[in-house]
Amino acid sequence: MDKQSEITIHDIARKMNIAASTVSRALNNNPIVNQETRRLIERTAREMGYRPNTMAANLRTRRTNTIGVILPLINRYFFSSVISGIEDIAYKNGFAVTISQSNDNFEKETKIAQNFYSNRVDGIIVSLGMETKSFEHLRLFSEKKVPVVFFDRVADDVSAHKIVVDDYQGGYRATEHLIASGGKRIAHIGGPLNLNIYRDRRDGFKTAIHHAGLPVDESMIIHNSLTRADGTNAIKRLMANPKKPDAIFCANDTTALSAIIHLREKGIKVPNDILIVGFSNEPFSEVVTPSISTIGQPGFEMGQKAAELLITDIKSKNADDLFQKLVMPTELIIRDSSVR
Amino acid sequence: MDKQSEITIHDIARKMNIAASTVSRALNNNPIVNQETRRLIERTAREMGYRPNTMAANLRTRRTNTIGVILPLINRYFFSSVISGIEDIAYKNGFAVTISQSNDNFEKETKIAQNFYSNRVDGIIVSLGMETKSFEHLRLFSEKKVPVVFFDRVADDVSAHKIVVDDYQGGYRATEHLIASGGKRIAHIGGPLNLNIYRDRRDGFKTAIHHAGLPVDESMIIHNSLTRADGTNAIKRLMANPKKPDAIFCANDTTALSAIIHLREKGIKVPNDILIVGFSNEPFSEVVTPSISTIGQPGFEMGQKAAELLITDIKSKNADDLFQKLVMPTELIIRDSSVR
DNA sequence: CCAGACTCTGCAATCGATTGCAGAAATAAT
DNA sequence: ATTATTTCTGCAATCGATTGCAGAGTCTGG
Repeated sequence: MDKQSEITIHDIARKMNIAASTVSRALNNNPIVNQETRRLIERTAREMGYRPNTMAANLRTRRTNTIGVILPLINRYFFSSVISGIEDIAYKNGFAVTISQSNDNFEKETKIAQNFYSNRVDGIIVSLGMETKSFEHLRLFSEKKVPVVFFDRVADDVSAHKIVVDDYQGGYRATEHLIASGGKRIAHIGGPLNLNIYRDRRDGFKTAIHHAGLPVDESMIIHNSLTRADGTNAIKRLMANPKKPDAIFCANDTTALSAIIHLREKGIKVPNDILIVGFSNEPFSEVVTPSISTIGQPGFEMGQKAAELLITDIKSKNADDLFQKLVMPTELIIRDSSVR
Repeated sequence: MDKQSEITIHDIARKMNIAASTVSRALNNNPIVNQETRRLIERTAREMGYRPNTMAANLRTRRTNTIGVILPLINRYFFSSVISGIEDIAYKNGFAVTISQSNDNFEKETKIAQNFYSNRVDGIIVSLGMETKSFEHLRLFSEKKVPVVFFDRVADDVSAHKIVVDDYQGGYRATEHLIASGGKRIAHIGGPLNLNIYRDRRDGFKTAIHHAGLPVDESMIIHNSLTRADGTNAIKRLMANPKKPDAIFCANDTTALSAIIHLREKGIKVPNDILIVGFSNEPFSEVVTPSISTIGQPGFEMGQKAAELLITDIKSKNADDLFQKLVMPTELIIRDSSVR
């Protein structure tokens, strides 16, 4: 019951007095084996409690039917939506999905990549960590022609498919909206500039201010890691400025929340005294008081697109065709924090 | 560059005029090979861009150093905390973690289990889906002596390690607190009764009411799937009751939120008119207005414990020892929604 | 009745790494 | 100098499934 426990196609073959190859083909629904034979094999396999050993099959076929996903954190709503989108498409196409989170740690991201490669996943979908500035750990895949799709936090100088939202447009529209709501002196709490998404959001922000004929005050722009604590520090610094802001565009909802809570404690009213817009449409932003205006990103759809592109690449042999860059639209969601 | 791309220990061996077995041993830090030889092999391997093929190794060793995690949803704060705890311990012990979400769908849960088994994960950590009433799909593992650890939503009649929080105590203390805050007619929005956690929370609720000498009114107890929409329906039904409740114990924060939002729309004040306590301490419950009193669960620690138990079992051969049931304490977090 | 076409099944090599065992080489002991 | 011991290496089988190729068996048409 211990050596026995692993039942192989050979055991089935022996019991039925046929060849293992026939068993293998029958179990894979290869139409070349006789209907009758297959039915018999299937029944015997079931009776014997046969369970295929994917590793053996994968080793032989050099395919794992698995796609690896590397992302910073799974407990952000945006990211878990993307995962759901990926899984949706993957399962429909017979692929399994393995998820690992880097916690925005470069070393861990590297380890995960190596692990995925050693496990010979058929392709990977990646969103980079905040610390990531080099892409050696991913070059491995492109060298060996393993398809890679980036989403959201992408590496500009790596050639691969990319799925992004129009962060520039998002930043622009958020700021434009703040101006339309009466903002004159608008601050920005942004993320690390090595990540394109935060550069783009800031650029959209600056351009919108520029277009409105307002001055861009660099002392009103702060970049950090966008945690809850970072947000609190940032809002404190902004409010310590001799010329206080009357509106803030935050590069994520977490820092928007930090700002709201800090201002509430100080007795400063949002939106009456200060207007605020966040980014990402985290679930909490809808239920906070005041509810947070924000920029929505189609996470689920992005995941679907990423998986579709990846699977297409996996299936087509001549992979190094053209690389697509899909830019998905953002949505300005106006709630209470930005309208007087 | 295409056939070449897969470099094996045999390629290294050939190049160095030694045997593949020596290469294998060197790369695994087997002290039996000469220091000098090993250093040389390591260098050559690096130069040739060798990448181990885990599948081949796993096939041979019959171990994958991978643990599978099955849970309903990853975008609940509690679950993603558990995942982080699992990963923490797993990585420290050289295990990889594969996560799959069942979306509370029994069929998908079954597929995931089979997939994990076919991939020969070394052990699994499971929290059951809402629909799950049979455990055939998991019996596979116990039969083949693959360690299984349940957490949170556990199967009572499967013998395995279990990590749970004291849901009974949580329900009791939440209710006790509502009574202490002045609740006299206390309702309960609970989850599906096939899951032990929801039975326990309800039992704690009932007992607390009983101990306080209050009557238990079954029309004040509603069970559903605890989604946002379910919560809204439930609160509507409760408020349609001729004798309205003056306090509600919700089995999760999501339905507590539904209740708060619905009541706010109806102009009913929380906590002044109705007291509310939730369960799980989702991040949003702290930032909603009013902030939601709730029961905290030590998710990260539960994940750590689960991984520790699992890994111990994986490492020890004689697995069918005793099964532990770890009951972790809950924490009553008092916020605004339950104190007048 | 036979050549040719068609169906199905089996043989054996293969994927890439691991490991028990045997034996070569170097060293120590007698 | 010979034997015993220690230290490394190499041979070859193995893990479990897949698949190109060969060939057995059946069927069809002439």
